[in-house]
Amino acid sequence: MAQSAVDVQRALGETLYGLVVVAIRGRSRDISLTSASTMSTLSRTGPLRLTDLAAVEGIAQPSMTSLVTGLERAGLVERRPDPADRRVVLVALTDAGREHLRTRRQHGAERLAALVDQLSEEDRAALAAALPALHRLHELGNPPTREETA
Amino acid sequence: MAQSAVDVQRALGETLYGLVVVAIRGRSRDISLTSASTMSTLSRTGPLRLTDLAAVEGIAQPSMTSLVTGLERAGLVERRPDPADRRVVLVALTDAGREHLRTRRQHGAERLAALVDQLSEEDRAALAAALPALHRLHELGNPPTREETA
DNA sequence: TATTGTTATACTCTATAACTATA
DNA sequence: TATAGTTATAGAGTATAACAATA
Repeated sequence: MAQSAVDVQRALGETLYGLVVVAIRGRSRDISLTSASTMSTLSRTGPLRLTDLAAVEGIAQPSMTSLVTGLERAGLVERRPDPADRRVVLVALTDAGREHLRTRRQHGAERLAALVDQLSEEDRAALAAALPALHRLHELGNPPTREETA
Repeated sequence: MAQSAVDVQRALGETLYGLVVVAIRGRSRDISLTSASTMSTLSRTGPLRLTDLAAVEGIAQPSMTSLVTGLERAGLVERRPDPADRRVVLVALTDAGREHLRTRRQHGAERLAALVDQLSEEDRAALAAALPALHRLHELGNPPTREETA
């Protein structure tokens, strides 16, 4: 029982890393992972400047320009002017984008759920018990965008 | 408390999906995710044919040729002939590859560990308890290579 | 003939540098 | 001058098709 916090963390890191690969391997290829993540961010935060979006997603500004152009062509996001600063482009999710995101999440969740379904009752219970902790872990790594950039 | 199994699985799927994105976003960029996964596979299974490796990693055979060429140039894997079939190339991890993998895993684990460290004692305990279940979940999605392909 | 791997070629995603418009 | 975004160009990673060597 005296498993150290460091051991737990190391093991968690390796296990989650493995799950990452599993999740990526089976993902749908309609749009890129970063595109999906970008839409997910917009869904959490509401419309964001292109520059902020690039920073949040960890890609260069020109890369975000092209990513947004692609999503815009697909009707999933839209560019809006910022009345307060005419240099700025605000990127917003469209209704179609929200719907797409919902469907995609559902598929991703279902794939993992299918795996969870193969676990023992006991394992499922342990995961259920850890769900709040996993959720908080996710929030820590994916903090809501702050408005101080304005 | 009467949360249904389906709800738990859905929530788990969504949370894990989110963690996946977090983990990918912060990853080191020295080699690609697939390269790292390939080395991880080799570390689990020992030397594999290029074709099998491509199948396990879910990429096309020519893609694996180029990936292996890159890893070989970096000294992380080596090509070996198969005495039993001269068409075959066996791909094996080098000592440098094993060391690289170890370091990379450590960094990945440390990043997540830093997040885990910010959780409450209670949350960490829940994660520790769920670790075996998470590990089995990983194994379900990432089954060891079978030898029936020979 | 079928299988294993490589080479040729093209597309997507991302990067950096140079540029335009606005503050 | 500095900032927001776009355009131009290049590199990595992957795909499919055509090829060479071996079974």
